[in-house]
Amino acid sequence: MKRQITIKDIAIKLGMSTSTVSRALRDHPDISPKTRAAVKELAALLGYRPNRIALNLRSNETRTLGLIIPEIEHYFFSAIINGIEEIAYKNDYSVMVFQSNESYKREVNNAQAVLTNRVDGVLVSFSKETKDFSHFQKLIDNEIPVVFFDRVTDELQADQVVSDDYQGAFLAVNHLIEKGCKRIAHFAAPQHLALGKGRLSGYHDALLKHSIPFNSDLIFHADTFESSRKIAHTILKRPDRPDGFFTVNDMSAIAVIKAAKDLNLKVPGDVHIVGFENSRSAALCEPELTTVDQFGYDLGREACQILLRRLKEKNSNFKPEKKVIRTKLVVRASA
Amino acid sequence: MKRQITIKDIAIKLGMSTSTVSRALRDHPDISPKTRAAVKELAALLGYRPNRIALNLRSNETRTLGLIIPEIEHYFFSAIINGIEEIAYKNDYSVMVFQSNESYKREVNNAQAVLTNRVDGVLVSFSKETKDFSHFQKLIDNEIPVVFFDRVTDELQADQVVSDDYQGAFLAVNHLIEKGCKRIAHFAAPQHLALGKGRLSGYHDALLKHSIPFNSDLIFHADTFESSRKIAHTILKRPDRPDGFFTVNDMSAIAVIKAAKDLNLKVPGDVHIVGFENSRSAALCEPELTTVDQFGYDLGREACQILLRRLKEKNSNFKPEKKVIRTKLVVRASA
DNA sequence: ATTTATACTGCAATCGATTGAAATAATTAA
DNA sequence: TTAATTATTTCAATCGATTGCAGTATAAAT
Repeated sequence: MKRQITIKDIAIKLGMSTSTVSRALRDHPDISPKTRAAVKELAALLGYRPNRIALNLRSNETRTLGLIIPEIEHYFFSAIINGIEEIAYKNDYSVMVFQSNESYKREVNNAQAVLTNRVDGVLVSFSKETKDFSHFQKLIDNEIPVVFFDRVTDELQADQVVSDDYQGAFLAVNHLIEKGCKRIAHFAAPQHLALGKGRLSGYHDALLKHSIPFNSDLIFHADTFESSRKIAHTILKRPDRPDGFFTVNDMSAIAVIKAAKDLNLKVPGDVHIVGFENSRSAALCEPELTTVDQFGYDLGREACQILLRRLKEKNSNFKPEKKVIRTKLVVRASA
Repeated sequence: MKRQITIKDIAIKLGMSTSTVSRALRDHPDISPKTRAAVKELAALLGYRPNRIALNLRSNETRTLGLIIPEIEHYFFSAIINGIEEIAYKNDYSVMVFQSNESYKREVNNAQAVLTNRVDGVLVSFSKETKDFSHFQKLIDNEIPVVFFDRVTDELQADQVVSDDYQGAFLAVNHLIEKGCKRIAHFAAPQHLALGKGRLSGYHDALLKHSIPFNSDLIFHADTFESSRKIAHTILKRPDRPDGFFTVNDMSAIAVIKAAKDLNLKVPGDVHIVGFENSRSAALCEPELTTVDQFGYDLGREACQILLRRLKEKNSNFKPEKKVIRTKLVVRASA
């Protein structure tokens, strides 16, 4: 392993001390222009690059952010990572990515890893399994700023960045009603997630506004393609099948479209469907999906900006901030 | 900022030296069982965690891998990241992600960042703009192992992991021919990318096998949704329109499907289409897309495994390795 | 009682860079 | 010419952990 050029190498070659070299490189006023020039020239010649690790040790900073996320392959999350990386890049931070694969156990390991790696701050969207947050509390106890996004909790003193779940759901269901739907099913996320509750509540209130009674028989737990397709298949066969679907994400919505087609039901003739996310696939499926845009990229940017702000302030009177990202109904063909 | 517990804290509290504490913690035989137990107990009590940065400095290792990738949002790349993270996680490595956004300039910065962060090894898929590789050569000069994947070059002495582009393309075009296509268009990637060349060449040879003359008028540069849709629109209106399409990725293929539908052409009745990637969207569009599975997840795993192997060996007689990941034709409805 | 092992533990250097304080060199004033 | 300033540079400690070597204490052997 070839050794990297160090400040010491330069010092020896120039017959001076390491302190002088260090100061010359960072333009300290005490150093004479002649010395400064000589040092810089040799440094450039040798391709000297300061050893970040040594700097990290001294400053107790790494200029690195940790990112703990359920699964990278999901479009929404990859859009968020994109936004986060963008802001980090512009501010000369690096991002370490850890995926929990929706596993609580692995997430605990991730939190551990983030600690050992001594990142300056952490961005988290926790797994569906997570109901205990002590692994994140440990981060906070170590005074590492944590920002939660999308999957958030009020149990911890930490910033949150979320989509406007209530409003998005309200828009979606309102749209379905205006399209004439009377029996609207909701494919919901687990209710221990705030986003699950928020979207259900938006669904509920949109019905209320139009004086449609809320019927809990129309609420299903289905947030994956497979589970949604299966459930949709079942309930679309019933005589009292729903005429509208509002699903918690686009994959579920597209699964419903598939199920409807399997049963020779017309979308949007017989069944109207609205998703949530506005993933790439929403514009590719047939019919194209009406969905609520969550602006994942912007959400990622915002979360990262809040985290960087926290890193800067360092003051103790900490007041958690909750940022809600607007949503927008994107009307396409499915409803 | 609360200070982390250090070995020194434990040493002082126990009235012993830091060396003893250090040795006790790592079960050095010189330390008496009594001392060892006392140290470990207090360490656990205080929640001591070794400072990775100090360790890094001493060992000149970071147990961190750098990943430079064009765009995270692209399904294929996110699948690869997934695979990479999986292997890294299992081997107790962390992954720093940098995206080039298909920009050469940014990629040069990324290479710089990877160097300053002193990662132990780097995984790279370079941007479409990149024709000069000196920024990667600099990594190699610094004896940082580099593994290229998907977008690779022979100009550098580095390992490569790629899809079997030739074979995948051959399978795809062969399939189109067997479905009766006579005029098969190819939407190709830039030809300075090896994958662009490989797929074109597979296309070419499949035609050859069936004695269909190669016609360069049927080759188009189109590797994004937008450009593909536009070009497909134009050529599908011609009287001598192609009856088959083989595109360099799924987005292009789906764009062709959309264009065909816009013109009231039946897929696969009038136009047969085969993509390359097997993204999530391929199974969601209508008709579902026949495509070549690139096994991005496996590709990522393989790339990471090769890199970790390199990190272990450290020997100097370096022979670049080229790993080709099999592909598989996934036949669905579009062809 | 003295020598000789053996069992523990501590000292100090190291990794690479920074920085307050001390030292030296250069310049100016008296 | 000498003292007082000012300009430059070096010394040494620091960040947290590891480790070769030296040192001390205890026990066993002579």
